[in-house]
Amino acid sequence: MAGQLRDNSQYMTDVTRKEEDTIDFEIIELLFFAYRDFTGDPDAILEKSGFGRAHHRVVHFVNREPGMTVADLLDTLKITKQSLARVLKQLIDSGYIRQVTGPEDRRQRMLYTTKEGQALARALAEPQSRRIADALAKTGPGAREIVKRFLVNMKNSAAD
Amino acid sequence: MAGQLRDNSQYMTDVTRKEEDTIDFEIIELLFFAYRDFTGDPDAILEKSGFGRAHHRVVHFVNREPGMTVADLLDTLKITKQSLARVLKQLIDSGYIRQVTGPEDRRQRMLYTTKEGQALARALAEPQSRRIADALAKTGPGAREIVKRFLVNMKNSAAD
DNA sequence: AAAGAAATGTCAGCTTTGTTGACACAATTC
DNA sequence: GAATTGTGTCAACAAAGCTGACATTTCTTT
Repeated sequence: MAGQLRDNSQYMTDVTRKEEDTIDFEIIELLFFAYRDFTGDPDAILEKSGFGRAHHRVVHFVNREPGMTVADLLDTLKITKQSLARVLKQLIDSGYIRQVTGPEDRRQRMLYTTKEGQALARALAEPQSRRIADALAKTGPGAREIVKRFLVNMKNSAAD
Repeated sequence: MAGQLRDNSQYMTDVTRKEEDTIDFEIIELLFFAYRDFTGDPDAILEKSGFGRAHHRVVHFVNREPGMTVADLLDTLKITKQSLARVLKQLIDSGYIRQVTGPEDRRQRMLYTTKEGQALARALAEPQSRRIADALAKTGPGAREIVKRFLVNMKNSAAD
């Protein structure tokens, strides 16, 4: 029962019972547990390479959108450039990401994964992808489309 | 287009295309964006009370399972007791959570939210719950059951 | 051409939230 | 009585976020 919640209905006060009617605690918690375990998947690999979850996100998105600029990345991750600079520099120095001066706008730095970066991104994504595939298979046919639409609806719309 | 990804198919190398076949990058990213924006909802309230997301999680789970012990909470959150001690102490000192010596095992500390704690937990959960309800409504009838099963399947099973 | 704005990099310092290791104390169990 | 368990606490450290300030290069606007 580690990491789960017990049935606690016998403890419920009237206030709690009323909240239960209007607030979707169940999905809120399931999201927490699902995401916690989902992000835990790549930890073993990250530890070996000496990187953290911040590095994971950077390698992932640069690998997914080759040629994206620093500004693009900041916008995707929603962190400050000082925060990004730290992990990005480490990834460049370690040879997982390289920068190319923008061909039109020479102020920009287009980001690309190296061969090593691609391998790392793939290795990190693999256990997560397997977890998703297993979960979708267990949930039943048609689950992927529903889940995908739900997740799209959960995130903020384009005009952030 | 802030925080989103462009169509980058024209940049794809053969390696990337092969990965696309076997790795579910799409759901991986949607989970990231959905969870990022979902956890951003309570930020305004947290800033006002001077608490962080760690406090949020503690108040939430204690409110959901009144009488849970410190060990239960550690098991749920999967953090160390030293890390928990910091935020728990602040929540107790601020009057949002109170401790009661265990009736059977007097070493245990049963945790309860105060009236203020319940109000805080509810206020924090409200925008998240609204986001979920809206997303489910847009996704269509029957979405809740599918999403719920998917999330249950995504988390690690009971024997962590 | 000069002035301004934009994209990026960097320095310095701070905060939150996680970690390890060590130790203390009271209460329970063997 | 000894060992174990549940909890608290001290100290130090690490990851990853933040703000503010300032420099450089390059583009855009006037």
